[in-house]
Amino acid sequence: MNSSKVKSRATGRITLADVARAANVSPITVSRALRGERAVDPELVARVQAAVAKLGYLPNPAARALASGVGSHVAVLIPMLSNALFVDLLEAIQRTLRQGGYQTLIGVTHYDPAEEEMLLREQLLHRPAGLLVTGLERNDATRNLIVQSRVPCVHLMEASGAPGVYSVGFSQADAGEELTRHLLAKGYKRIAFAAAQLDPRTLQRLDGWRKALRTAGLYDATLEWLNPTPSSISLGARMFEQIMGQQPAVDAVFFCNDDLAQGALLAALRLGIVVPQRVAVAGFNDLTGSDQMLPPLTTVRTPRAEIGNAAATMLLALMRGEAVQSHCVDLGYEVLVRGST
Amino acid sequence: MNSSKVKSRATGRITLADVARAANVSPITVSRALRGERAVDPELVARVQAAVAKLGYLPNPAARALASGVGSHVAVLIPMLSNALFVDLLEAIQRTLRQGGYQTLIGVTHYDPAEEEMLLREQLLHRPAGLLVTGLERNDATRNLIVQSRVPCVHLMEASGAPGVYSVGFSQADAGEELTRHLLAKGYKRIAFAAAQLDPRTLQRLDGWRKALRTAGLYDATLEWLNPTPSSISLGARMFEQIMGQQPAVDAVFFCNDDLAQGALLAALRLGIVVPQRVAVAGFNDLTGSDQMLPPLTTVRTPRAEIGNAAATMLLALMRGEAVQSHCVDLGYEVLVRGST
DNA sequence: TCACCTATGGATAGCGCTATCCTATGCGAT
DNA sequence: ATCGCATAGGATAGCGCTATCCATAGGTGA
Repeated sequence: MNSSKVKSRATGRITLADVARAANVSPITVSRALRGERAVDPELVARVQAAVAKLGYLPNPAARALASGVGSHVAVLIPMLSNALFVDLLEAIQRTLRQGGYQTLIGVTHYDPAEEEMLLREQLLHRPAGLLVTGLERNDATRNLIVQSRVPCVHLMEASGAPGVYSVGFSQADAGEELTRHLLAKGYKRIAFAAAQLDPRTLQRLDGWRKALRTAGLYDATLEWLNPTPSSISLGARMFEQIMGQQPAVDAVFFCNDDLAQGALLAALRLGIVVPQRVAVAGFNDLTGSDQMLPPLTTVRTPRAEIGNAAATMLLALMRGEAVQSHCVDLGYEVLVRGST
Repeated sequence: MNSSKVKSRATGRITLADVARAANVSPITVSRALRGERAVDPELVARVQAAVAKLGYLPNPAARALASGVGSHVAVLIPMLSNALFVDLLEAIQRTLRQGGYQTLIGVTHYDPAEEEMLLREQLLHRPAGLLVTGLERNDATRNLIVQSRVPCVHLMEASGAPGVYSVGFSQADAGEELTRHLLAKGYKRIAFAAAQLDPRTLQRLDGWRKALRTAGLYDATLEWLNPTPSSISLGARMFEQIMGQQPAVDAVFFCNDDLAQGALLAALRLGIVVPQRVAVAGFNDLTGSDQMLPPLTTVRTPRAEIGNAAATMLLALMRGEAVQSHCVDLGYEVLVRGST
């Protein structure tokens, strides 16, 4: 026994070579059998699988990544974890990717294009097998990084027909327009739009609101209340107080996100402003709690979990090198009319 | 030019060998200079750094992981992403670890010990440099995995004096007890405890509530409302309705989490039950929106961001092989008395 | 029958780093 | 001088996998 004298860095874990020995085939055959790469005699595959099971072999991701040049994980870039919207998205993504054998690495951009670029550079170093990014708008450097990395990439939350771009989402502008049309149909004439953060998707909803109001001949620029600070319940309360204080003629407010609208409803209760009689309130995203508000909040249900699931499924296909039928999946939305309008 | 004929898998990226050539030293010296491993002549270090800057060298994490046996990432296991508590924790962890040069890999256990064990096995395959786990309670298999993996591990959200265990948090039981004492001091006599999910930390708060009530001679087992389903605003509303319907003598309810309490306050508004005159309501964690409720919610502020930051800082030290002064950091809490009590 | 192709197993040589051993040098103690 | 020992650079040999080339066997059409 001179094993203690041997110059060895072996980790003691079962390796692919151990499996090969047990199955009496070459290591490369084990590798191919396990990955389904090239054709391997079914009998050999069975022998390999038996050896794997017997030895409890588990592949070493680092070795795999080094040899093949791609990792076994997917990088996901989202703007913010504190918006429940993205949490739902992530849960679905993570579940689906995990079933496909991929880890999920999350990067939070805080809605900052420069931070997005930096995060992407960092992630690309780790050679992810795939990429999921939020939205279609980003700076040129980031866009180029994505293209040049040749890493399969699916865009979340918006649907774009652009060629070569994979996306899963829905039309934020249409959703904004349809919710506004609902308000118009209810007879509201002075419908304000209140938004925070002012990210691309919020601005698309703004466009939808504008289009609906212009079509109805009721557009007025002073009805736009745009605040670049992050969205929150308390900001919604403050914005509502401001709007009601400065524009008493407003008879409905469309908030770009439910947290703002929830804050507004709470502020209305505090101020004794009766919703929807005195003023109607609508939100967006149908976040948790919106159905419990007083009155329950009219909002737009957005298919977050479905988007996460579909995007991850599409990415899995791309990573396997398969062609996908549709580059652009539109999962729609649903206006939920509740008591606040 | 026969480069196209050469059997080469080179990726084209700058490698450590390129840097070594440019700096006119051996590769191992570059490796040591970059990692601060062993003493290297300052002049050589400078030359290496100049070459790194000139070539734009970025190390390959997979190669590093394969050669050294540990990755450049930390695995974090949390119970749930839909509880804002953990989002705050994560944000802080991720920020701190990133500055230390580590990636963060998130695993969501859904409060399920079996899922936690499976996730941990999976994560351990990737040889993380460190581990952050939520709470101290877990099944034996998981505990053994942690110990045997020899990966540095810090426990979040609870503070334990146990030897060999690193933890950053606060005493959930003390916090529960103190909030209950506040209610007692306000004169409430029949204080119910309403909890969902029933995870270990919730049960510790329950213990605190019990202790306070027993001390006051006011404990009554029928005041415990324990529901194992996940916590949510709507569940809080339902539980509140149940409690008020079945135990009209209750004059205060301590909810184990703010989302439940928020739902209760909304239900109270709906039912015309005046808070705090008819019944007081208190929550836990001071989640977003609690200060905006009607009335504002009395709750316990828990130092989530501070815990995440301190735990990540401690872990960074452990991963560097440094000794930490204190194995157990208690960051306390603060009872926030607002209008609901 | 022969050239030619496809299918399938294996040998070989890395992927880009770091652990480990070895060597050369300098310096104080004997 | 001689020895011991600490300091610092480098050669060597992997880490555990896969890309790439090669070899062999069997089938095909003229």
